[in-house]
Amino acid sequence: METTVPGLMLDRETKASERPGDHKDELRLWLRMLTCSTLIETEIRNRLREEFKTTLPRFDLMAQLDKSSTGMTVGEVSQRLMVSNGNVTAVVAGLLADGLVDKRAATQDRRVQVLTLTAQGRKAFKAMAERHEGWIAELFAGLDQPEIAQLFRLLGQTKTSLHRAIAARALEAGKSEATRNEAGKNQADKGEA
Amino acid sequence: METTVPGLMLDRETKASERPGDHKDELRLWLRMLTCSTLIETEIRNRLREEFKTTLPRFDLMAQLDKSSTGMTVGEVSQRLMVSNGNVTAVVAGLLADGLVDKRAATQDRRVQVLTLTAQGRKAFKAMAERHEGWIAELFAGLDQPEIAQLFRLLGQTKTSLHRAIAARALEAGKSEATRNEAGKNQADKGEA
DNA sequence: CGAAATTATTTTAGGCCTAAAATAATTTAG
DNA sequence: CTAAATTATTTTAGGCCTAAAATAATTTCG
Repeated sequence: METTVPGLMLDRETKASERPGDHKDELRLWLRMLTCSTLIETEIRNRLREEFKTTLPRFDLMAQLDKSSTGMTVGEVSQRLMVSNGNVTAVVAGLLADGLVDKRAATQDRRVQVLTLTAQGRKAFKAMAERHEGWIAELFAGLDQPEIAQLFRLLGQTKTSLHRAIAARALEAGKSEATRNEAGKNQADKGEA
Repeated sequence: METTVPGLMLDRETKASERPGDHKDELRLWLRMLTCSTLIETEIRNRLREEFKTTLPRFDLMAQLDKSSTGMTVGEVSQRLMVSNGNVTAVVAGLLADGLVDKRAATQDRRVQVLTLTAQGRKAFKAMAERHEGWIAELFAGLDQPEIAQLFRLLGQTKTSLHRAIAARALEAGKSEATRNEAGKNQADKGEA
């Protein structure tokens, strides 16, 4: 993509992001994004624990189920949450024990386990979701509406860039079909299309 | 903080981000940011494992030590990485076993453990860091320089907003000094000021 | 049909991570 | 000086998470 021509250094100085071996800007960008994500995630985790005695993985899982009236399979949930099937199995076990989720084999295909929120689960989630939405708004209160829109747009482009780079990597390096299938499994996202 | 006055609904409509109960934009923004972070983190994790047989927590810890010529204490590392002391202890144990890190009690204050990279650790980190920087650049290749700069700026504002909201929360709810000290411990960031 | 391949989930082994309690060393106050 | 408080780290108990192997059900195909 970048054809590095040493003789054109002065020209290249104008394109900061394409200096031969220097990608510090991207690295700083990534570290800053990671800092933001971590701060938000830690704060939400703390508040869920303090106010609702629950955890973020449980909340995220319930959020997925809440959006589906007909229930979701273990595999669908694991794709949406970008976690492994085994992890969904484990988190669901806790929610089952607490009576928040129901699990039953699908009638047509008994390999498939269909997960739904129980009435209790729906009620509990509704209360948490309301608070959660408020917390997020609070955390982003320092940004005005145009800034939020702009940030949303730029992160959209980032997402596109990431998917392309990750797909390219999966093709290159001559991965076997089996390996490629495995690697491609968890590429969905947490809540958006 | 927001005194919601039902009678002023029409007025409030002009400030899109402050509509009484609607903070969907912020929520969508957060979910998109989380998706980006997760995609990057998962990809970096996979590449570190495939190419260097190591993990992201180990890489992050070594990155901190590499930036310090005189070594860092367990507490300093845990603050920078935003993880608990106990976690640093555990990750360091693995690095010690592999001969990548050295740990010794400070001479003046024997409570303090000073961590440094060994020669082997520095060499191993150098090789990984070079690749890592390239991976990040690759992942952000779909953004041009102005977009990167703009995104960096907006995330800076986000960080400021987060710190303010988190600090406000810590004050409110009349936390005891002990609790506040605990909560305030891990508020640094991974690599930037 | 029935064996082989595929698909969905669970289990296993092991690393990461936290909060809280425990340990150990230093500092502070009386 | 010395007991109490503070500080730095480690340990403990338990949840999250993954990759890989195992299990179980379905589909494909000869």
